Amino acid sequence: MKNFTIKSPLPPPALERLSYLYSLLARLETETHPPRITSRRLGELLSVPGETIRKDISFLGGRTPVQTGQPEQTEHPKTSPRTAAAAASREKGYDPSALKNLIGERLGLGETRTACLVGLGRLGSAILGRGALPEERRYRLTAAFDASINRIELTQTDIPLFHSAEISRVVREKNIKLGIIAVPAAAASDVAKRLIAGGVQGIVNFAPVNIPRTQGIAVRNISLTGELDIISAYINAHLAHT
Amino acid sequence: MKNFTIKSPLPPPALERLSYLYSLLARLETETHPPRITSRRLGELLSVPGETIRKDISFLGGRTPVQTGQPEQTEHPKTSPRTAAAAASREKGYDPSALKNLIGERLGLGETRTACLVGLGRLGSAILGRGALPEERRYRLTAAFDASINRIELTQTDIPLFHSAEISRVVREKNIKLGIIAVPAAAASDVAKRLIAGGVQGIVNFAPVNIPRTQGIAVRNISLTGELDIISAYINAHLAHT
DNA sequence: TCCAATCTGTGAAAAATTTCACAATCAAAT
DNA sequence: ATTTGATTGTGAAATTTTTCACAGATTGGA
Repeated sequence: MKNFTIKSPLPPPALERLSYLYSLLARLETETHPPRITSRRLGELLSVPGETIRKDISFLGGRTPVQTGQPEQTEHPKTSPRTAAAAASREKGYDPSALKNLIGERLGLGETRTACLVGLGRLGSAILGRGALPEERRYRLTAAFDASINRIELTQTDIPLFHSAEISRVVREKNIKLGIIAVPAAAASDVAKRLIAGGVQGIVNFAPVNIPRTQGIAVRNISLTGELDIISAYINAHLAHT
Repeated sequence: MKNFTIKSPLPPPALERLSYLYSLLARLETETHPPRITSRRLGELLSVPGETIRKDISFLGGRTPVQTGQPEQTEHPKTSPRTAAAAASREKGYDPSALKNLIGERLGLGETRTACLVGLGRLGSAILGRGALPEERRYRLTAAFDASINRIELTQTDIPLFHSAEISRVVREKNIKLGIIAVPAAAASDVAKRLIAGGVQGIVNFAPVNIPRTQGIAVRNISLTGELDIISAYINAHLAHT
């Protein structure tokens, strides 16, 4: 008899909402405000109905690893027992810490990951200089790159800096799995190629060009103008969203 | 007999893809590369199948304003004539400029909009100092705010700067419709309230807190950590996405 | 001219996602 | 002890979104 965790495919929208929920809970955890929090309130904070939150949580498979060959449930198992996060105590709602841990475990957030940054312009510097919050420390920059030697020499930081020509080598050698692109539009595609050649598994791209996703590399394209466009379109359509 | 444009509700995912398509086309327009571009290639550039692109475009209602009381179509109008963007010439594929204009018109992108920026820290300064590209100029910053008088005095820019206490007043007086938040997490909610009080219709929030959308205000929440979380979750799930 | 290849536009089918609705559970008050 | 009011967890229904599949159109040869 094998021992496995239920792996429902976890719908992408649920995955994204749970990611947001994770950092929301991280914040809630510090504010000791309420001991527990209901699905409805979580939903309000995320602009989503409470039942969606509950459903998303249920995709996580609730109570930890499931054993096959366990004794069958009672006659009318219409409803399952509370999830670890909800049942940990005798109160209603979810315990922020427990829920955060459950999500972190299931979604593979949890341990600190290493990332690299490409581009030391204004935006790149802003990214480089952030990271006072504990939340931010879950992603540690272990290398940064720029195409300008000048800029590399002028930038003050503890993080090792390299020329962009070395992206692939350094990424491979340091086993970096995430890349952050903060270069001008014209350079972005080339940078992405180098990052992928080096073996990153995911890219966050802030350049105003779309990095298409290839070969199973996860990509998030973000641009201020793009976001403003979407908002303008929603306003124009008289729909409020996200 | 009235004269109106067909308004299908335009599904949110289509609206967002079309927004991206819009700026993609703006880029394509300058590169005179191919005279026309197929739905399939557009799809590749956006990591979406070609039929989705075509369907999205079809939501726009194709050929311009429709007159009621027009003579009925021929016997078998199974297929409609080409859209303006596709039919403008006798070739296949879409004309980037024509398609861009069609989308711009239907989505209300097109004219320049005014926006304001709150927060003159590293990220805020980066946003303030961008805007060399013509694309970026579609959104003009007409005011910026910070809670530190010191920083207001030190920041060099042509854009009028104000103290954060004045957000509501200035936004109202200048009739600013979009707000960009680049302040620390702790201040973000308060800033959002002021922006909304002043009458903005949409907010792009870069602080690592979720601004819930209220009263029909469109909101986009963006944070580096949040994006990295989503990517990590996708990697963890062995799914590549967006 | 006619054939082959390619591409758009779109109903209709399929798939994915959200919402509903309710049994089970719990806390608090009576 | 019971009742009342909230809340979770989740099948099932409803809705939304994507994909399919194909008619009609267009181009480029043979």
